[in-house]
Amino acid sequence: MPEGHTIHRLARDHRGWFVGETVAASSPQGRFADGAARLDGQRLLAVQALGKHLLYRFADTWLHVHLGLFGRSRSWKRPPEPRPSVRLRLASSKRTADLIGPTSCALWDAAEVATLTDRLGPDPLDEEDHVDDFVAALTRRRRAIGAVLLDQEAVAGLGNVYRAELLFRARLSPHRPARSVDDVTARALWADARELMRVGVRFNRIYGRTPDEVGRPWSRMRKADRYNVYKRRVCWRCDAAIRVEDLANRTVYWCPVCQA
DNA sequence: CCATCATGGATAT
DNA sequence: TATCCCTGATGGC
Repeated sequence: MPEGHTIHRLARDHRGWFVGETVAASSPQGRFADGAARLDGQRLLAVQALGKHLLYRFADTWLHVHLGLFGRSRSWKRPPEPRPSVRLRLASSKRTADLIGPTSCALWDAAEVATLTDRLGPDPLDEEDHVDDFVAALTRRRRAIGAVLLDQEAVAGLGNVYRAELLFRARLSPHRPARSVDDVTARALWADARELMRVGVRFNRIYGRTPDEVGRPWSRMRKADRYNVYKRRVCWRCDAAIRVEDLANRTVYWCPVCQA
């Protein structure tokens, strides 16, 4: 679930349900008991997504959340009893949301937030278009582009699925050195990431192919049609066997013919 | 019941 | 590059 689109969607939803509200906070699991106690009864001022990071701003502190690989958030109008694994339950008069299995759930001060902001690369889901920063980040790195796209200091918010799908769509081998990608291709890759990830936010789900390409509207696309290469065995375009390899500690999928 | 795996990332070596 | 952490779903006994 959690690539950047998930986090931005979560930010949007939680903004609507919790910002401006006095929230009840608790930690059924107990591991965030002190933090929850400090947030309990405070008014939430803002929610912001930065790449895969989520920041909740309160009057005198920030709540930082990172879902990592396993983390999830669920919410209800009328919540059930929390499961024992719930790290943090936030509730307003409108909604209750549970946070489960996050890599990070911590109270941060402004300096820690600034450190994060400085470290992260441009986020395709940022409303402002930072295409030049993206191109500069690629130009600066000699590592494989498949590794660079997962480096949050180069681009913030892409994960393993978007890496595979975007590279296929750009017809780039994941092994191409990042700085060998020409300017036109790099800009197109960035624009594609922005468009595709916005769709991801809209449907809360990753689409690697568009209605144009599949011949069905977004919501009626079959599961098997949603990806080009991620976890696929054969390339739909050329019938070649999809390569499955390790790159930057994650499994990358790519078509050796289409992405020569 | 247990092993394995997953859309992530920090840290050690 | 390897190891560890966090949780839940799945599939093989």
